[in-house]
Amino acid sequence: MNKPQIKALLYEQVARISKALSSPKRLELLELLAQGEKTVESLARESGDDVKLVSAHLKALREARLVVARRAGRFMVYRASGADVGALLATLRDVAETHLVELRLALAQLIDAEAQLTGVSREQLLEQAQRGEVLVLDVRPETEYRSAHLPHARSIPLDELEDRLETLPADVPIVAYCRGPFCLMSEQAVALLRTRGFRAARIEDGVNEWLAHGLSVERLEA
Amino acid sequence: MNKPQIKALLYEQVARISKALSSPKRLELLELLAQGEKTVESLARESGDDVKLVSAHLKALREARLVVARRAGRFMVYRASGADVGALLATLRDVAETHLVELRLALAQLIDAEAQLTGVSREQLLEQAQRGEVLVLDVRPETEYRSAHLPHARSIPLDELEDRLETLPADVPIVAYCRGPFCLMSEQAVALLRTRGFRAARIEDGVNEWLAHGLSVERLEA
DNA sequence: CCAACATTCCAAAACTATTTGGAATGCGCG
DNA sequence: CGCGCATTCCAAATAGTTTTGGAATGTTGG
Repeated sequence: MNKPQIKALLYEQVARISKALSSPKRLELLELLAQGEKTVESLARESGDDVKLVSAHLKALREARLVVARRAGRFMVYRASGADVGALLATLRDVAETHLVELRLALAQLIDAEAQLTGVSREQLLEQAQRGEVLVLDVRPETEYRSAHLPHARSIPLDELEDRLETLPADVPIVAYCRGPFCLMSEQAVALLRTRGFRAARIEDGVNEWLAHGLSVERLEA
Repeated sequence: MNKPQIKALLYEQVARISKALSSPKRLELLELLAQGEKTVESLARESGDDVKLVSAHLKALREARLVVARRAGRFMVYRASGADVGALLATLRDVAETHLVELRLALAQLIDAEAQLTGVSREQLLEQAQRGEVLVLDVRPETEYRSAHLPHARSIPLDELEDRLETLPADVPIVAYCRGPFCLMSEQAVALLRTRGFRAARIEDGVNEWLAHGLSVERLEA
């Protein structure tokens, strides 16, 4: 057994993972899957890509063991193969944000700094939510909420928000979140809430960022 | 500004990082750089690759901002662009080890389970080292030790170990470490120490694994 | 069993990455 | 200055990835 061969072997296995993560499309798909399980068709719809293409990318993710698939009737249901996958995604994004100016600039342009909740740590937010001093609002589709959500969060999917405004308290500040820093649903939710006179802000975190920082989340399903 | 374009832009930036990590050679180089700064020539020597090839890979890493270079006379000195890079590497390897059976098998074949220290947590090891109940031994080249090492660790590079055996205590168990789980220097050190009658075991951790788990390390240089 | 459907397989075209050889650059020392 | 050295640039050969169209597979419900 000579050394160069061994080394190449080990690093090749690790590279299987990073290769799988090296395409923007696969990162997007994996981020969706990190929110909960999905069918190929729903992933295609949400990512805006052709089903065949999505299927090909899912195959690559499957071969790297980052996702697993199961059959449910005529559908294939995919999910991330563990919580560590979401955490890896979050770590990767953090490194990208730290070192790539381009990414920071693009994000800054995109996200209204005004809408961003500032000066409150995750732990502080958790306490305030527990005491009812803020309302933590999950604006993702309800299935994703059921799969996992921040502690004390209430679910109102973005497309139902307008119809359900009267169920929100006028006197408690609202903190909206969605899938993570690149997801703009919470941004839109805050915009809507503010025009209707609510005090609202968004946080960048989603469930996976929360988990990556060692905090726990709530689940409604096994 | 329409959404599909924006998304592609953001994920493309993140993919720049994972693309840079998607080649076994670059992973190896980055792991070496995560131990401390190195010249192109020393990286080529340690990785066993051609200088031109190493230079090309370093360019890719530089473009992803994972490493930075500075000129020192006729040499270019490269280093990882932050501690988060080493932590990302450790996270990536953890995910690979968790999900890829091939990697676990290759590692198990390679590493004598006997030599592995078991049942002791990082924190316990730290306490025992502080009280002098074990000797933590860093067998990497001395420059890497000076750049960063585990708390209370003593430096004896692998190729000097045989000559310096008499400086080691016969009655205190020795725990050797090197660059991380894929580095076999500590394995060889343990083999040598055991044939000479010392009680010795290795740990998989290196400096970056230590940091990735939120523990601190010691440094001798700015 | 057949029709409808979700998904995957296969092959071709377009594109991108890796490796190598040879030439060029940039620095320091005599 | 100019020689030697470390490194990078350039270009060509090779190998791999992404995307698309069309055909095949497997499953449910009639």
